[in-house]
Amino acid sequence: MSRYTAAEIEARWQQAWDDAGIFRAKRSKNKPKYYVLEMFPYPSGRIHMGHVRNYTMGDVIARYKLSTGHNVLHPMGWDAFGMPAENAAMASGGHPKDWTYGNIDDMRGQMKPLGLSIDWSREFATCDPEYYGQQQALFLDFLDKGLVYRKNAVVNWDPVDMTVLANEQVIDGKGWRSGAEVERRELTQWFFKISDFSEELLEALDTLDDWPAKVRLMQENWIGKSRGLQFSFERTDDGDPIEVYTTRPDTLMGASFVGISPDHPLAKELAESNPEVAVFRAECAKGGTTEEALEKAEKLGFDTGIKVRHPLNPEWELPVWIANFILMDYGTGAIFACPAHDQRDLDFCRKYDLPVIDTFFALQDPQPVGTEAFVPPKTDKVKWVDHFTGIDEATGQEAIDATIDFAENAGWGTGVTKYRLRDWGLSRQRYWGCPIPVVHCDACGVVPEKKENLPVELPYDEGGTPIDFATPGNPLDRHPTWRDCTCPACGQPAQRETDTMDTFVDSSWYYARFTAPRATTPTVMEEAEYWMNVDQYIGGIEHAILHLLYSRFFARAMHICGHLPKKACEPFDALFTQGMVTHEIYQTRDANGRPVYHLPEDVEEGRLKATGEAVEIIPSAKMSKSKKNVVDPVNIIEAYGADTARWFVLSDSPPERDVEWTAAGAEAAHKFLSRVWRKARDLADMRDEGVKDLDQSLQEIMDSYELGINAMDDELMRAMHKTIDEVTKGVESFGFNAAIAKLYAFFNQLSKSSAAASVQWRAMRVLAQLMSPMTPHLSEEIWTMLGGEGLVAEAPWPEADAAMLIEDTVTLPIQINGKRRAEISVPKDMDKAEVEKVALANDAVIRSLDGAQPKKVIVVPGRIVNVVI
RNA sequence: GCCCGCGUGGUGGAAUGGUAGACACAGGAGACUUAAAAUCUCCAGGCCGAAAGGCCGUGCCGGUUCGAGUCCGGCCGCGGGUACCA
Repeated sequence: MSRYTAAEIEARWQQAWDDAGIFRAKRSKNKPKYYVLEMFPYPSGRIHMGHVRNYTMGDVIARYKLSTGHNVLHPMGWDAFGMPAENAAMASGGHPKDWTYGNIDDMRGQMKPLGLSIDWSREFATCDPEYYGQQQALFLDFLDKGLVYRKNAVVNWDPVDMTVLANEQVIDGKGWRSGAEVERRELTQWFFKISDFSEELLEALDTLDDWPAKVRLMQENWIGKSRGLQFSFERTDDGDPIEVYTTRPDTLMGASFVGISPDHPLAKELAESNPEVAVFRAECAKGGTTEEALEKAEKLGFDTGIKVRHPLNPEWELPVWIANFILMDYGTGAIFACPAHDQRDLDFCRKYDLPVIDTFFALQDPQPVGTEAFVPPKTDKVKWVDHFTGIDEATGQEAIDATIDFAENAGWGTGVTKYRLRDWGLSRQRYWGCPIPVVHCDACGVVPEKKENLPVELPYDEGGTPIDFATPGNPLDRHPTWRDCTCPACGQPAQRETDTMDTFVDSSWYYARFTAPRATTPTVMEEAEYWMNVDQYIGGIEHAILHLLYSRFFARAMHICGHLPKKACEPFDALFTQGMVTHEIYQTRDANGRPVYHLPEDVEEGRLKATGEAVEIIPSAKMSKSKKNVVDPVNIIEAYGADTARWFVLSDSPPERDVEWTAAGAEAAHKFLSRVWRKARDLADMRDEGVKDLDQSLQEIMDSYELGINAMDDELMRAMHKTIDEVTKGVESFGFNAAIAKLYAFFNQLSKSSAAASVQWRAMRVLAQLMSPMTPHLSEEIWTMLGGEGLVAEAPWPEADAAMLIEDTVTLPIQINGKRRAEISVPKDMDKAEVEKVALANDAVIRSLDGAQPKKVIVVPGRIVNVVI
């Protein structure tokens, strides 16, 4: 054989792994277990570079752990429910189920050639009734434990299509299909009581040492614990209280009005008798439900005419306004505003000509307020001008705490801890999701379905005629027979719940299901006990909050219901968040000015290949199907092989950082692998051509190597051990790109080395091993060519010999006043004083000193010398 | 708006507070070849200089330090999340 033929090599070794069954995970007492998991994919139809990157990283870890003696679990499945399947059915006919399973087959077919060390026997899709039936069982258990309940919540409502819209389906405040202005509307929905766990989820973040600090911080801010003051303003007309919650009680003396949410009970009550209030509330209900839309919306206010008294001064009356920026979900849905020390309040007061009190705390002296509020940093000491709390200087937090104490002592307020975290609404008015297993009965109310009736399966058709997905709304709502059932409690005719579950529910426990994927209960304790927790979880940073927080909640809830051991309450021991693969977005506009997106492969030099129309280029963003800025890895694999694709996605970018995909570079990766293959072949040929005693001396050299016999051999062996050390550290710390750079350097040295054939032979075999987590097929091939026994995948990972890592002399840079001016070479363990002497004898130093004495000489052993003049 | 990141040559990027630019891509020069491809060797941050060497340089402004890409403060730009995209 004279050429590196990836396709042939890869097919052969994948077959060999399959035959040996080495990736099939079984419980074992002899080896430590290691569970590595990558966030499972949504079956959109094609794998993309982000998948290749994600699964290759996980595979490197899995293969490395296998060769370091671990019992590895590395499963794969499909996050298969969700909107795109319904959209596809809506756009081009067909059925979400057929579309989804077809996509899964396609994507599995695209993934398998990557040679991932996955235990495919554990594969499942969340849309399998065997999976979502167990999810329904979990729901019933949660219901039993009081972890699920119903309440009203707002949704995006499209008044033309008469349907609920996802946030993604609201574009610039309008429905994506109808173009109608979206409204907010209340519906009764199911909620998980995640808020019961706010404190626990917050505190436990401190135990997640192997999670990125940024993710822990984001979750901490998301949970948003705050200690504030709750108290009432008394109405001047009827004496009724308006209860407010504030995290800034220290600004109470700057209050200029009391604001209530448009959804506050008082606002609703006023709307009943006052049409103007009703109109204002309707105005506030326009637009989508996202926090971003609410926060960025123009601030609107309405004066109710009601007045309230300031708690510290009955003579001081404040107006009560309805304001659209006050959320009913947080606190009491009512606040007081302090324009001097809050920019949003100030803007609002200026807009509606409300009174603005001069600043009354300050870093220097109080200032009259113009257009900018004075907001001192929380940690800065602030002078306290109004003395009602008895303190006159404090940091922000001290002032807040003092005010709370003051109010509690005076008896007009209570310190209250609140969390920003809201309960998790799981109801979705859609077909392609896990049905919520409850029944609505006129006599009995909401009744849970009996466990023996699970799964409550989605109907495939309507008694022989296909379900109509083209009509807006949830097809389950209008299904002629599925909805009708009997009440599990009384046996009378009743109706099924037609809402399905949020797809985040599906992905909140799949990691546990992988430990017993075919069980007839959600989990099997013995298996969960053995395999949990996930030792290394890998996925996109975009999941830093929702998916990971929901999973942490779900694991706790499953533990409470006896489905997971206590230790699994934090299910992911270590988390690595990879960056995204990004690409430019190519856009044109249709006749209505709406954006139309184009695939990179359809664009050439800024123009559409088909029509020559110029495209607008939008800067790189996360590859997403809806923006069509995706690159198909299948082309790369077909052209160069899986090892090239794997090597390439790992080599060019640090894993945690976003990487912009460019076509150039895959070629280079392939060239390198070809060079490695050729070198291995040349070494193998040497044996075949009978280079004297190669096999025998190889055996000797494999057992041990003694330094000092031959300088060339020493050099290569030292480099080899250094590379083993660096690559091992690189793999363990997700420094894949740096590890690959070291492998390049080592191979470059090997290919130029004139060391003995047997020494080169040894170096090459170790190189193949070190590369094997990244390029498993090529490594197997080389391993076998060079007489390795068995599979390299199962061969023990090479160990660096510490004695070979020690250098006798080191090169120290000499800085003069922090700028590098010279180098000296000194024995490694020379003491500081000696080093200083040598440094001061250096020509460049003598020249710079010009006879003077240095002010200071800093010697950092093994690092640097700095002479301060 | 708010929370969290990121910003280094023509490009991807390397660098426990200690020689900025490892390793690679693209580029240039050369070897081999009838030729091309492939392969191999060498060069390469910018400016000045024949060279030795010098000056500048990690988004911008300032600070801490003997020493800052790295730590701190303030900006600018880009990205992720923002609870119904997954």
